[in-house]
Amino acid sequence: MSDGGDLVELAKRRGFFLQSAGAYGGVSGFYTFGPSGAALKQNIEDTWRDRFAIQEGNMEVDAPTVMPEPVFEASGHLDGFDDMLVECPECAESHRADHIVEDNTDIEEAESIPVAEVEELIAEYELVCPTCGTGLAGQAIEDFNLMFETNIGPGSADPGYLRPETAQGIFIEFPQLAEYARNQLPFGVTQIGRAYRNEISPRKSLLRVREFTQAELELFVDPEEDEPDLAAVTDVTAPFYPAREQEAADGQPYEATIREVVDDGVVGKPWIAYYLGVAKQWYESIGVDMDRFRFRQHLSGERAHYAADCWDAEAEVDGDWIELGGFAYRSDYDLSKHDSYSDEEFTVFKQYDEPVTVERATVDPDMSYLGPEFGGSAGAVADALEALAERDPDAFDGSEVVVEVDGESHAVPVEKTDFGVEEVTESGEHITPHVVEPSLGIDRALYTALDHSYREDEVDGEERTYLALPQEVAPTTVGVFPLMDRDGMGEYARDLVEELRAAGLAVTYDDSGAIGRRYRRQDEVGTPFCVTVDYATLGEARDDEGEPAAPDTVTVRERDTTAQKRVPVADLPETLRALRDGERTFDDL
RNA sequence: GCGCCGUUGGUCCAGUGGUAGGACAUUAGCUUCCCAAGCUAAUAGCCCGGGUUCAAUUCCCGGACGGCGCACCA
Repeated sequence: MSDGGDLVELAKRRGFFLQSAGAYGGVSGFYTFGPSGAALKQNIEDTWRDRFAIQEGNMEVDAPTVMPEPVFEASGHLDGFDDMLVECPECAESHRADHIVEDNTDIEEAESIPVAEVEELIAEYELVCPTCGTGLAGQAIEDFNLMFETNIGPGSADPGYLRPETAQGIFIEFPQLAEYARNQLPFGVTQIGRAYRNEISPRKSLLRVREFTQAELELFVDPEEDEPDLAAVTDVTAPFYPAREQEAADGQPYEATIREVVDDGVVGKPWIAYYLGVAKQWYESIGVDMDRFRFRQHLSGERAHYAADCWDAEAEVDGDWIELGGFAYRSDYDLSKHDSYSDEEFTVFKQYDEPVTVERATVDPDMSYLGPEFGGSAGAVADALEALAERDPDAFDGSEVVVEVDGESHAVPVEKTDFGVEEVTESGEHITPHVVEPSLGIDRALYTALDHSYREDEVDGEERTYLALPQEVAPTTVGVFPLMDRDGMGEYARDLVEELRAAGLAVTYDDSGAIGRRYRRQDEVGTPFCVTVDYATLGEARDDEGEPAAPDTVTVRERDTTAQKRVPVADLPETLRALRDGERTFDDL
């Protein structure tokens, strides 16, 4: 509800976030969370942890932010995160060189072609600038990788990268994590942590930055057997914007329940639907306005090739729809990649209900024959025989079997292969789990919650700005004020602060200026409740002359309505705790 | 990375070739006491580098940072 500028101004003035290193001119794309922002962020992370890790029975890990190069060779970030930019000598526009090649030749996947060759291709095909038509031959291609590079240890022999996403830290430890899960699927692993992308052009304050916090869940499932229990979210409604609606001329997002989108196949993967339901509830709980929220399905062109289905959570901020998080069914892509690139196996052993007995063809080639016969190729021939036996046992029916090694055919007498068929009992098989990945940006969620909480109203003819943050995530839960710091009210209030803090509440004390001013200060940082110690509090406490003392009371004021109620001091810690945790409402007092 | 515009106390702005003023905020005192009241005082600023000039916050060039547009966003 803010116009962006107002929110950024409030955020800086009230300590939510500010650009880092301002004393040194500032640096683009890096922000420091001030006291209010750090508390808010922590609270948001805590609710995410509770919902996505604790309540789901998932495990949380905390991996390094720096990883060695091979990790990103396997993950594809080293190539895939690489942009080849070529600048037009005439109009100075930068373009993706690989895209220009793909668009104008039959070549596909130009991204994986070395830069020098792409430069040659541009010259060879006489490719031109898409903007102004000037020839690009001879222009140097700038290789720009979005990952921050560093060196591990002295020298440059061991390059490392700041992780561009937290997920790889989970994937690469899969073998051990599976062990922790007793090799039982499904199991989920979460991580909240920083990730880094050396963006070409950071924009829009917190929404596009170079260092940010992600909260990710990698759920490992057996694609053939595991299904989510949708019961908990089946009636959750959310706005859905499927690909077919986006592509239709008059397509619109529409409201539906999780059950509906699963039943009619709009969300193809039940696991994805389940976490869309969970996420919707979570976003709502941290203050995202559901009237400016939707789940948008990726169009086929924008989906990664391995993703069977992918949805984004989006929110409308300053008139633009921004991505808050992605929900991707990544199949076995990540684990298979690490399985083949690393020395370890990224599989789990799945036991059959009943052991099965199968006939398996085996060979045990006579190397004393293969060696002299095939020389250096002997080993490869033996491997080829083994592969062939598995693939096509019938090939061993004759007296000779032919295998190809490096394009050359080699004939081997079957009698030298010790070909045989034996019965083997198998109790299970190694399977590569599929990955369901809800991946959320904490900073964007925080910014959106702030933006959607921003309110302006009038109280007694005076303008007021406040943040209607949910009490569960507000940086401070309670402001405690003496009506004035005099006649013992200040001491009473300060004692009360200690008591409330001991009860686990986030409390701030303020005795500066008029009472109304203090209320407004707390309004601006979204403090949901303010407690004021007044003369009545003391008067009741001091009731003497033999009269039984009435219980001390204070006023509790609600942020959004500015309404006040008197509450006995003795009940105050428990009352405020119940209000914060949503067990009671202010109206119930 | 390109183009346009911008950068003055904590915040929002005004202004000037001779180093600056307001509002709000903050602090102290007086006063008031349940919704940004009043009075007095205090704290606090010209993004950085180079150039022109006797003198630059002001003009010029470059840079950093910000906003918008383009490109980019695995």
